[in-house]
Amino acid sequence: MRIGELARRTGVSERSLRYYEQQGLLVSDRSPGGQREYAERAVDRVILIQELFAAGLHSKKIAELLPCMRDPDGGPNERATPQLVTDLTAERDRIDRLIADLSTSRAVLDDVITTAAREL
Amino acid sequence: MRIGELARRTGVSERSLRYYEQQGLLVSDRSPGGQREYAERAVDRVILIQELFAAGLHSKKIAELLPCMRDPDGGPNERATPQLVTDLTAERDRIDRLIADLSTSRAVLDDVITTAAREL
DNA sequence: GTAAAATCTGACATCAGTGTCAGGTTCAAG
DNA sequence: CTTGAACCTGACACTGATGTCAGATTTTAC
Repeated sequence: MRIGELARRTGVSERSLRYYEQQGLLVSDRSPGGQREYAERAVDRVILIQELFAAGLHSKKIAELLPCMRDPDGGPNERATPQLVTDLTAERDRIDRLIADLSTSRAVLDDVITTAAREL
Repeated sequence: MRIGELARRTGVSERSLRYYEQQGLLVSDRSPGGQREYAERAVDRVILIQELFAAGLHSKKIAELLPCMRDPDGGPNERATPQLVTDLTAERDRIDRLIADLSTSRAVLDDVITTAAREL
């Protein structure tokens, strides 16, 4: 599929898809004329990238992480370096703390919302 | 307490504390010489502000939200406007989706970490 | 072949919280 | 009074993913 369809199917802008490629997060074949052609699995890949971005990882870290993921269809995957494992562990801990913070904030918001609803 | 102590006790930079005040999130008395003097409760307030920032709320929204919180010591609190309730509900939903995304990302990281550990 | 739609590259703008620096003032201790 | 630490305001820089625009090229439909 071409970039427009991938953008539509993932909800990610074409601009961002090109940026992902530039950062080494996403690969594409090129048509004879130079236009990007994506495999079907690019959809899941883009969604995953978005989730990792949402989790606060930077593109460089994602670029290191992706090749080390277990591939469901058994593609050749790289081995995570000790440094990467250290980094990812720190990220995981940060995410755990973030989830805790988010739960607190959610409760605060919920309380204000509920209180306001009660006062109607 | 003065700004240095508040910064130390909350882990938030003095720069940020002044910024919070400028955005109407934090109040302070001033010494005769013009230096900020904070009440004890400022500590909790700052921590809460940080959590709300971490949850992705912008300062303007936090400034509207804070006066509508239920005050544990029964201070006079404002009533949330219908518009604010709508906004906060959207934020709450966004936070819920974010937590779900974070859990996915956490699992991905954990898988890479665990796989790497198994391969040692 | 021609027109319209889609894509290309490259460049610049944006957001909002935070870092940092400069130059001046206030506070606390000797 | 003096000295050094703490604080003040104001200004500028940064980050990094994304928006947006311009001008050129490719693809698709008729």
